[in-house]
Amino acid sequence: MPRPRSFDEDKALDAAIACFWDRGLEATSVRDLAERMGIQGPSLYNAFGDKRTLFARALERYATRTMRERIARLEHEYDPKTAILTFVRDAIERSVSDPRRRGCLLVNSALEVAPHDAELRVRIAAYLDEIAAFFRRNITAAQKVGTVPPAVDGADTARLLLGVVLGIRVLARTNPDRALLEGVARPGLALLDGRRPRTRRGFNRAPPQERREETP
Amino acid sequence: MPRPRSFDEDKALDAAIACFWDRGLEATSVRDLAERMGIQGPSLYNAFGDKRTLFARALERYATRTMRERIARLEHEYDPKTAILTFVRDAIERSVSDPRRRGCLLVNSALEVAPHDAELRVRIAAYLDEIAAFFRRNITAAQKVGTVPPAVDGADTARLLLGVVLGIRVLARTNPDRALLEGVARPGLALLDGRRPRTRRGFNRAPPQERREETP
DNA sequence: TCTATTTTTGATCGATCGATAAAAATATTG
DNA sequence: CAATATTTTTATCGATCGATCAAAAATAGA
Repeated sequence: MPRPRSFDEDKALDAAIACFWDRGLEATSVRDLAERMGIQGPSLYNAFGDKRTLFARALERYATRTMRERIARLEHEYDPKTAILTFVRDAIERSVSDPRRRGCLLVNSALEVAPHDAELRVRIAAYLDEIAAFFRRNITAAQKVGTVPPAVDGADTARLLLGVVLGIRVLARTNPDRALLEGVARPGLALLDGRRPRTRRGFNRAPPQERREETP
Repeated sequence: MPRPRSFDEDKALDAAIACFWDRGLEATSVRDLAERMGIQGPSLYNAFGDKRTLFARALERYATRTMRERIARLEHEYDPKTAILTFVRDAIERSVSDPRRRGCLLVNSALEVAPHDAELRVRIAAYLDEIAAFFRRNITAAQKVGTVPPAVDGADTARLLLGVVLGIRVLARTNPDRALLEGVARPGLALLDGRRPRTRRGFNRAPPQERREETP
């Protein structure tokens, strides 16, 4: 008997993601959101609660679409070591190819909202931990198939790679220069070879992967 | 003939730093600032221009007091390699010992204001570059005195260490867990030994250094 | 077609935002 | 003391903030 929704909830969430990705939580007004979502203010509140709840929903959707689905795709398409390399190179490609310097919404949120919102902080920490777990899991798998030496410390190297990706995403918003970002990544990725990373080898481009502009 | 200032400009700037460090640029109101600076709103505008200009002044003071003076102190007190190690360990100590999770104002600002403010972005990028230059300079110096193997790529390792510190500062606001932060740093610092970083050695605490609570 | 239920619309709430005008206060200089 | 220059104070500006209310509109089942 009820009147049905006149808008698509997922598309509205994607519009909200675009807003929050561009300007963060505080700097995005409910009016900005409503306009880009193609609805009126009260419809937003009716469908999503308040601004913070909408933000949490948008963040969750972003995590699934941008991080989890990509991780699943990498682990399906590539061997473990290549999956790690491609993930990091992808972060670089996304960073240098975005003239708006949006960086990563998860990292942006880690800095803007995590310290002042206990519930969101736990969720954001869990998102970042999924990235670390991806590294950890694939290092172990790569050691099993022999592409990463068994002497490499999996736990610490996974943490280092998380730090490298976070650092790249900070620079993505400040100084997204390819030479800089590849310089950050190269010694970290060289750890997976177990060599002493002395000679500076070429930084192989990631294989071309479909890129969308607006969707995370 | 003019009536003199009734407040100390540096102390007012320190109060402004405390505000911006806690909540960022957007979330800090002029009324918050005026109250913590011990002045009235119009006095703030009279002395510092507008909020953004005050922010730029606060950021510059923070950079000098928190980064440049520390770098100078480290390079004066320690040998080059120890200076690097202590800088990174310091970032960890500051991160795990701050229950308010303030992180680093430069990194926070890199994410909040850099993408939307060209002038501040250039300044923030320059601040971060000073950190990279510190790493670069001391790697070279350490290689000269033989504490870092000559085979280590100085340019890339400096960039990696910048990325590691930035990553640590992101986690400082989200999940400042000592084991995690030390895990991020350990393989990065091990690169300075030129060894294959396999065995997980103990993470030596930084020597106790005076800590101030409110002042950067 | 009528009724029940929900969504959408248009208007607006009090609070707070950054910033300022005008006047009072305080110092130095002549 | 009087003139001048600056700061501080008090009050407030218009704009925008997140959020809400009442009423109209729309759709399903009875």
